[in-house]
Amino acid sequence: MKYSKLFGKTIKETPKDATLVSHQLLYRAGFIRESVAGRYYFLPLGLRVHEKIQQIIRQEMNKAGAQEMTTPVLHPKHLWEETNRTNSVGFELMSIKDRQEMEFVLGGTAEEMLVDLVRKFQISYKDLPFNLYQFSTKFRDEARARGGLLRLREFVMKDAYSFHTSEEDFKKEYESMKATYTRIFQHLGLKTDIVESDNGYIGGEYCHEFVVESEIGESRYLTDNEGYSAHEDVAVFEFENKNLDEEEKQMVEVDAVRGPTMEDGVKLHNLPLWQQMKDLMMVDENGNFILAVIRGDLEVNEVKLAHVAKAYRLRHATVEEIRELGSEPGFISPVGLSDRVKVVGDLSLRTIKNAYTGANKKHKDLLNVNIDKDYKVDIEADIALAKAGYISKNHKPLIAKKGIEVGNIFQLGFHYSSKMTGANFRDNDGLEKPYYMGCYGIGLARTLATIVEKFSDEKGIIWPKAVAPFKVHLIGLDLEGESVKGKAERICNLLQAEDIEVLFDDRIDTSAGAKFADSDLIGIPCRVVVSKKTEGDKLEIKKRSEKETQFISLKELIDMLK
RNA sequence: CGGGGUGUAGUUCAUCGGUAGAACGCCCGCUUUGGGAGCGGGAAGCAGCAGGUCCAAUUCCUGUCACCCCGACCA
Repeated sequence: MKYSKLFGKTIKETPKDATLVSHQLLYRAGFIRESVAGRYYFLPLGLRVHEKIQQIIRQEMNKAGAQEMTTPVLHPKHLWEETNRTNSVGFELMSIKDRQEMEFVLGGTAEEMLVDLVRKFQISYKDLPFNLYQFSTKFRDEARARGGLLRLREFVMKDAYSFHTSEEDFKKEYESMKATYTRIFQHLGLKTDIVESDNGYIGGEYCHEFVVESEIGESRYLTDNEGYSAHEDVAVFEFENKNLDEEEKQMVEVDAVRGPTMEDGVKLHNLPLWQQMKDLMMVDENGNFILAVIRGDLEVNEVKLAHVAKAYRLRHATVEEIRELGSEPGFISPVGLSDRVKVVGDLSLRTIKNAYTGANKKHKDLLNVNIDKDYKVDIEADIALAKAGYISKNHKPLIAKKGIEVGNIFQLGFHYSSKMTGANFRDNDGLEKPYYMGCYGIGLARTLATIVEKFSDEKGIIWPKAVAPFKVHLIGLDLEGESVKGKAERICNLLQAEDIEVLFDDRIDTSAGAKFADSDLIGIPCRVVVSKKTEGDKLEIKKRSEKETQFISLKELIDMLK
């Protein structure tokens, strides 16, 4: 490819709206342009990288036995109604009607479509398992697009869906996909942490994000560097027992003229924070009250809380609602609370005795409160928020990290197959049974941006070889003379004849400095210069990632690149 | 959806009540070619949009839209 004819030019200045390095460099180097927020053009250079990433994913998915196919972009809305997801998917669906008023949603993920496809066939246990995948543009009307390619409203995703006779069989595929993803990201030059994450309605241990550690990432997770990594939403930790050797004392109500905060309680009673009970009144989407109770030195993880309370969305109760329940903000307690409130107690409540808390009355507290004896919880579960420094199950301190989620693997179980009629296979006992499912996604544009976030310097991008738009950036200098020009063109042709992708900077009226600067910005791994200085069969080469240049022959160059 | 910010040439920014300017980029010419070359010439703008105030609005006011950042949200 001749650079003089390549569509998309480099620019010197950084667009003011681009705050992330990946956005700035991809824009300046001529890989992408914005259409509107969250929707981007991929220019020829950008598309080349995007396709390399796609091809690496495709090869590894195929090696793992998955089969590629495609799905219509417009999904019949009734399929989403069948699983009751029109309102429950996290991202906003976009919808459209055809001339006959048939309603469609623009695909944001494709579980329903794949189940609908598979149920068109008479599936037997002999057909299972299989894993179907596609590359397709996903539409998600995100509340807020962000950071160039980091969070888009329209992006190509590799999404795979596996179908199984049983959970055991699914687990094998899950492990296979985990290994496949690890290989994919390795090929792409990315080091990923495999992070346990939240899979909403299903729970269980089969849901992981592949996260590339980065300050600009949106995924917060904790790791102990000993094999345990988990998203903040689901991370568990060990808490020590506090005063379990104390005798349980008689509960008493005392005057407590204090402010509403935990610290006010600590000061007034001169007791440790951990001995206090923290009470958080929440309301679910149906108006049901849920009281979360936890040891005072810990915080409630609202994602865990929503799961155990089987709530879709929780909000904090208002002052008025709390008073209506016969309690008082700042003095809430599970002791003698209205039956209308479902009490969720954290496991940490078992690590303290003789706790203190409010008395559901203004300026009254209770001392020596003990679980089971003085109050009962409706649900006892882990609802604690893990933080850096807490101790992991491997007895190591947790470290908090941020990263970019480039892929994820999910257990779907029977969630879709049980909701959608006819989503069954015929088992060897003759009975129809729902299939057990998993799904596996990778966002290509986000992965591309992540690579740039990880591989760049002050001059520009430094593409890993596997995804570079071209293998060689051939720069011709002194091209007005026929001999140098001829040599450069010959080298270009010879490299291309060897199936080596070459970007040939053939511009005659551009200074050497400008060409070098463009080359550094675009980031092709190997730069080759042909000029008056490169006499005989020697070529001047320099790797983008290194400082030194060397003179070698064309044959040596080809050997090096192969 | 809440908070903050920005909209002026392709880009980065000036001008700030009197009707628009620079640099970079682009085009033409000449000179140049090893780290973003020089000189000369040129094209390029409904100042986001709509209202209002004013003799006069890019400038002040109101609304609206778009974009960016923080948060909420995020299979």
